[in-house]
Amino acid sequence: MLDIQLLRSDLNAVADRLASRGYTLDTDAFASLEGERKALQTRMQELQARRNATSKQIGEAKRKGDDVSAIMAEVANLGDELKAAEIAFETVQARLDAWLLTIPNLPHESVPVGDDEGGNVEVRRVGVPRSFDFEVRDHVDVGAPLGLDFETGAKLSGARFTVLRGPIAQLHRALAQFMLNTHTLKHGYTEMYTPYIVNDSALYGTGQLPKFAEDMFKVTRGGDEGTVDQYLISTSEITLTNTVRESVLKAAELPIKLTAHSPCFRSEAGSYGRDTRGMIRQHQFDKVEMVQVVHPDRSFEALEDMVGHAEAILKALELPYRVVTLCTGDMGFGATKTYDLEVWLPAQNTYREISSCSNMGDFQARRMMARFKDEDGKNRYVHTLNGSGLAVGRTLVAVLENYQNADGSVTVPTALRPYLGGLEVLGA
RNA sequence: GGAGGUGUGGCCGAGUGGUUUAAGGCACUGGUCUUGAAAACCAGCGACGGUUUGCGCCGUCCGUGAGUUCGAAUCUCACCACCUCCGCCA
Repeated sequence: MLDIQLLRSDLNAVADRLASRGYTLDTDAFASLEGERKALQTRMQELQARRNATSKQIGEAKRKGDDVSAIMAEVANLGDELKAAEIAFETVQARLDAWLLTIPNLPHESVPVGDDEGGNVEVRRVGVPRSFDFEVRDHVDVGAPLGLDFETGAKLSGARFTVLRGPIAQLHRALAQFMLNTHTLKHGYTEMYTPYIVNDSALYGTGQLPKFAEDMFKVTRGGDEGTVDQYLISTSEITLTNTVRESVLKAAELPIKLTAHSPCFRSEAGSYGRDTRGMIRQHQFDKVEMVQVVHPDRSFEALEDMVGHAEAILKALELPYRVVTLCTGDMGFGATKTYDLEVWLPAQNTYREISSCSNMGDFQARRMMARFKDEDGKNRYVHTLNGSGLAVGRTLVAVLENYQNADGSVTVPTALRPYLGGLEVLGA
């Protein structure tokens, strides 16, 4: 959520910055809504002040035993008038709030301007794609004999669900454990275990709602519908970030660095034709997530750190990748700046997203009322960051494709062997 | 699932319709005193919004939301969370 003060004081500048990410701010609508709000709020508060003063008079008069019928008559209509004024104000305020929740964040000045992914800027490449002396197979063909089972997944749950069996399930689990261990032991994150079902208020906090409901899975209780809407998490960013919702942290508590391994559920509405083969795009996938809650002066440093933490996993697994700065037009809703990590997939002969690290600035903090007490004792919004470290399913895909052998076996990356009892090769 | 109970500022806690403008205490901050510290004493000390160049002024907030009333922390209803006991359960 943007600071409404910024819209009031500098509407055109905000509109220009939003235009760079392809969002058209309706400045006329804001000006008229805001004008209404101001008038209605002033009127409501005046009536409230009158009611308070009059009620006080009545109380005093009654205590003295005076006749209060004159005053009572004077305020006979005040109640109705006030009620009407309150409703009018609340209606406009609700419209203003609802509208504010749909406005994306302002891009940071260091973000390249562009319309779509074509405008993204490569920052660096790390590792050299391996050359194969046999015909490269994709992860579906490599994985099938090792226990990658799409048919059973489809039988159980439909398209975009997958069953992992035996060695490939173990490899998947080893990847997640390796990631968690790295982030907790080497990068200073606190390991968390959090709910997979959340109330809608958490989703407003991190920005999935109100705009992206169609990407979520909504759940209902058996028997009766709950009073609040609940959803399966699409990322543990939601739960990790919302741990600081509605709190005032001490400056000394910052930065807070959290990590969790969780399943993620995405409906993938609107992407029916894309990545239908394999486990690149699933309704359910595992991810190890990193979240940082930091002092506002240090969030861009923290973003660089976090990208390094995600890169450390790819480096340790010796997977070739590149780092890309997303341009204004390709960034997510709440981000001020985003780096994507793209891993080399030899069968696709291209780099594919495996991590996305974003500095959300105070965008989520303002929605969540997540603050800290600064050096002067004032409450200020924290900044929040999140990044995948990494998407486990896609990492599995990358390992299968990059480590495949001519005989159909897959070499286990050295870093993972301790998690698999020293196993060096899958299959063979 | 059944029965009972509880929700008040950072914390404890008083408050059952009207000077509550939320008592009192703890914690915290500043000051006096002291060689220094502690103690004691004095003072300050919530959040959010509106308005104002500023001092300030106004409004809202006692788990959440509705309602009754000229007036609600206090009365009514619903919901949420927590606690105790019973049942069930991985």
